[in-house]
Amino acid sequence: MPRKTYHHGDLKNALIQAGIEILAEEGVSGLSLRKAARKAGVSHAAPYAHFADKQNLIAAIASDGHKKIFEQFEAIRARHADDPLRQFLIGAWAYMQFGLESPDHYKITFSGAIQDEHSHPEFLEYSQRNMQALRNIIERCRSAGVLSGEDVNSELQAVSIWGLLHGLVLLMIQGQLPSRLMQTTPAKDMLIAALQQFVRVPIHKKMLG
Amino acid sequence: MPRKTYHHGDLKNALIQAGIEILAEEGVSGLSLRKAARKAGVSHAAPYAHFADKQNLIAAIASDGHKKIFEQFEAIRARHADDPLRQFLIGAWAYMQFGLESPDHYKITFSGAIQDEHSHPEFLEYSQRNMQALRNIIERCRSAGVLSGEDVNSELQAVSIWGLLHGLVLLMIQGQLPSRLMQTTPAKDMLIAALQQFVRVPIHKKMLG
DNA sequence: GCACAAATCTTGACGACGTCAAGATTCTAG
DNA sequence: CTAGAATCTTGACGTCGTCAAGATTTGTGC
Repeated sequence: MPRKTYHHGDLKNALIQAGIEILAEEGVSGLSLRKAARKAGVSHAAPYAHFADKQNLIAAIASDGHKKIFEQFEAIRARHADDPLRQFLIGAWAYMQFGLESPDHYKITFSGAIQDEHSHPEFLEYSQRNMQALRNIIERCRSAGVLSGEDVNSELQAVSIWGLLHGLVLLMIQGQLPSRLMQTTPAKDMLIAALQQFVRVPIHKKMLG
Repeated sequence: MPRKTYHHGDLKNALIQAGIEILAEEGVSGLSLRKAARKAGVSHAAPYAHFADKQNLIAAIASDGHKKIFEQFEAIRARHADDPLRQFLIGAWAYMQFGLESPDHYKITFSGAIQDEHSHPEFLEYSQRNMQALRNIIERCRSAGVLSGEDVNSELQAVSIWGLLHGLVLLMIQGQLPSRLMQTTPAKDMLIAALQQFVRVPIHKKMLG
């Protein structure tokens, strides 16, 4: 359906949305500027008015991923303001769910599709905001005395936890875990087993929301 | 330099090696069948005598990565046959070092460049062999009583540890950790902080070999 | 209200890529 | 020695990222 106006009106966002849809339909390798342009109903070179190159579209899509996670973190923080452990557990589960539900959007957001993060300040800012949110939660958990390993530097502990979450999500969405395990063990149980290593209190399934 | 014989002689391996070099020089996004062919001194379609498509070359390169890791695991197991904790710590460090020294070879091996692992049996076998090696080490560590979290299922613990290692390596080689942290903290220290969460005994730097 | 600059979009081109088909060359089994 | 298999080359096709030139629309200063 050709559009009526010569100008699209909101092409930049349309391209980002088209890109996200392509990721869901065809995965990271199926994402191309030309396909996003087609989906938005414009010619193949139109995106260059809004994105200097493909990397910049990817950075915008990745920033959107970070933003979605951050919004969840904020909502969780508000809903469980007085319970840092719940913030931690439910936040971790929300993070994992984003990966499981939108695997390729997750990959493009967190797994190095951006060559030089330093040249995409918007992405960098969103990324740091999430890192800071995680650190805050962990700091509060430590104060509450619910984390084990309190002898290690708290920033290093945050990195460890993020690494664990990130690695686990990637192994899952890429089908790299033994298939028998994937069929018998719900993701939530794997997450609990992993997080239990960092949490002094026993974690029940209900605690993940 | 054109070669003397019409037949290359060992093109399959030459393409794999060329691919690994390209990964080191230009990264994952610079890897192409045509470039590997050029590097091996053959025409652009010659690779198709040995690899059905690009995915199959990638799978071969990834298998090589798995093999390199596995050989290290075997050597470490032999050298510290009576000390499972050392096997675990030194093995983990070797794994991380492969990632740090050959980041793009690591990525292609462990980070989902292969679309459908099920259709590359060679890769699958190497991959499972490494997973099994990790499980064996962890099992022996548990028997020796040096791991914490012995209440969780041992396979889930193995997955957690692999996830932690994998995630940490990826965050490092993709520069996703806070830059201040990366400059001040050696990789070995980050690894120790992470592994300490799983190990009852205090880990000293020397224990990583 | 109008000329003109800026923003946006189209068309057309280029080289690189993955892949296939047809044919040339070499190896190997019988 | 010969026929077929394996290997390699050449040439083609469609897709892609990107750039340049030009068309269309929007916005701004007067």
